[in-house]
Amino acid sequence: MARKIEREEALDRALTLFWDRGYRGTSMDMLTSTLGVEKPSVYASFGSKQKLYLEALLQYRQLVLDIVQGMLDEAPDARAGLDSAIRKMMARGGRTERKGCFATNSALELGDEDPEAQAIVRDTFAALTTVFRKTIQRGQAEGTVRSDWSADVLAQYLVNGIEGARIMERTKASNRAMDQVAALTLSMLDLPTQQAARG
Amino acid sequence: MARKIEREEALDRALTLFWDRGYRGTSMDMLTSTLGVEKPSVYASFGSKQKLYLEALLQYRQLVLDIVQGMLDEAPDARAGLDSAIRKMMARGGRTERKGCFATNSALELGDEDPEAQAIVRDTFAALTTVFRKTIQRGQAEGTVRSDWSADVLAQYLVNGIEGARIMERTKASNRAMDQVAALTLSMLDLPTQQAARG
DNA sequence: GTTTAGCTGTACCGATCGGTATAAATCAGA
DNA sequence: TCTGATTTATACCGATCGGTACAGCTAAAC
Repeated sequence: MARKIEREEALDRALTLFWDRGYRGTSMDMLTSTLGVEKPSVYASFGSKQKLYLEALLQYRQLVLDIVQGMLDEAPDARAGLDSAIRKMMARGGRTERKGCFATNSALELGDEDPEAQAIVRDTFAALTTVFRKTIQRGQAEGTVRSDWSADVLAQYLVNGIEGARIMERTKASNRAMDQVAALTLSMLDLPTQQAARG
Repeated sequence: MARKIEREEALDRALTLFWDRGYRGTSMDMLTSTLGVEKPSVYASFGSKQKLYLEALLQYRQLVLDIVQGMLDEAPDARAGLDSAIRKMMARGGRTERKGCFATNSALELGDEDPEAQAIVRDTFAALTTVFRKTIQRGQAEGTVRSDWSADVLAQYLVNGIEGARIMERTKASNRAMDQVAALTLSMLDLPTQQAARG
């Protein structure tokens, strides 16, 4: 556990475990057997179960932001990037088949009981919203995204839809239905060629 | 604890506690002090902590369906009913200021570990979707809801948006932003007076 | 007043929780 | 090969978990 590479590996495994089973649902015994090291080493490296959890949460934040940013960057234009990013996150749940969104799970399980965790979660959502907002602004400048709603609200709307989809994913909603919901959500970005007045 | 009225009262208080703190976050000691009775009485009335939780989950299911059905019924037409129901659920979180959606919390906390709870959650979402679907079908017949997407998909989309909003509620998203997201979500039902072709 | 049936509350059960003291083992340097 | 320092693993800590045995109290029956 001394070398840094092993620490990274252990952190990644801890993230997977916390992601699947939650904070309270993951015991130190599970962690040690999954990490392949004994408890004293874990405590020497991470300090406590809670600190390990917070580190995993930060790791997740970075992971999600990197993935989304990557999908947005490699698309030919802003709108195509939004399409692929949203479709992937809503219909497939990120890139792996893990359970829901770790930040969401954390927010729901710990609530107000762990202010540090809640701060990281809130920051994760804020950063995600910011990434989308900037891309939406590009799309609005390109003319591929509607401009009659602010990029702020549209970005919040997208994050809202993603988080809802992550919930439905855990309740085993059908994939076909979720694909269509994703398409519907994305169509919200369409230009209002001639839209009825909204109340 | 013998009379039925006391059982109902205790069940309601248990629901509140589980709702706030989750299954694992609620100990039997908390339950007994909140319910005002001692442990043997709780076990005599409900059997176990898990059974009490399942009963609370069923109670919640009934509560939500009654509230939504009520809002839909007392509106002048289908579209107005959908507007008020969605707006209330997305912007205010039901009727009280409790934390998130109990069914969602349950799905995320317990996951696959409690099949019975998961079945109730899935059934709750299915019932909610059905209520919306029927109302959307009425709206489509009335001509107040778009008909180029199936009522099935639109209903699933609404539930998706509601659940997302319940998450954002727990991460302390701003109320103004959530109001606008709700308005945006509702505008999805608008008639496509002249909509651009969707890919 | 005495007895008896039923309920309430206390006190306790084994298991498991997160965390740590301590002993065994490993390995570098000479 | 011997020594000494650091990492490893075992064994244990008090606290708390869900659940229950049992004693003590209440109250109706006679």
